[in-house]
Amino acid sequence: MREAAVFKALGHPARLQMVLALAREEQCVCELVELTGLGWSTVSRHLSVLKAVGVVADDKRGLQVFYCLLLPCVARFIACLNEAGEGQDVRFTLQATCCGSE
Amino acid sequence: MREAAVFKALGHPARLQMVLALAREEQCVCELVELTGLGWSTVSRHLSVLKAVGVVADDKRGLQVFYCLLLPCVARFIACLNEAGEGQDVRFTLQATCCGSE
DNA sequence: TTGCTATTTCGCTAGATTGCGAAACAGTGG
DNA sequence: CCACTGTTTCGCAATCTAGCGAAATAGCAA
Repeated sequence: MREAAVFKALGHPARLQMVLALAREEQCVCELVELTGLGWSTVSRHLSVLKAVGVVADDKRGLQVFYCLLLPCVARFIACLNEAGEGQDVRFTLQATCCGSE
Repeated sequence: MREAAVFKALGHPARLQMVLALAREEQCVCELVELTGLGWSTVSRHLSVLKAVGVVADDKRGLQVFYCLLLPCVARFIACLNEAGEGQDVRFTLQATCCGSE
């Protein structure tokens, strides 16, 4: 189930932080190391996880490697997610039958 | 980071499968047990994970407990994700600077 | 070639997650 | 009250994950 793998890849604070930075603009590994405060090897592994599921792509230029986001809908989904989080008591009704009042 | 926790919760095949079923209509635990083929205790734990991050809500009616989806954007995000998956070579350009040609 | 910088891969340990079955709990009916 | 059904919580073993530092790799420059 590829979809679950994508969610799983995004389901780590450091990886999500990197993805959000990439949603603004591409970043080289060194910038992501600084952003997250993690070690090089750790950041590199996180990036390989994101790359394996097709969330990011890499682009080597000279000594540096730049990563960019392949999945622009991530930012949109997070926005939706936060809206849902604010209206705590809101009950979305996808179907008329979805959980009655509480 | 709440967003990462939501992704993490969705990042398990069985949980995502349940969420997709809930996107169609509410389900009682017994239906989800049958759907996933997992044990009752396991399904119950998965549901509590989803509930803890606000992805689903539960509704007790008599002996049964029905779960429903609180996050309708999940289905939309997955659709976007699959579109991205089909066009393998597509490079989305959020910013003009995002990874040049390869 | 040698050396230097940027990045990845490897090997490890600590901690989290998943699955199960047993037991506990809750609501209904006799 | 007791029994019964649906669900959750608990405790355990197996597996997976995250972090690190050391070592390997890649590209550039002298």
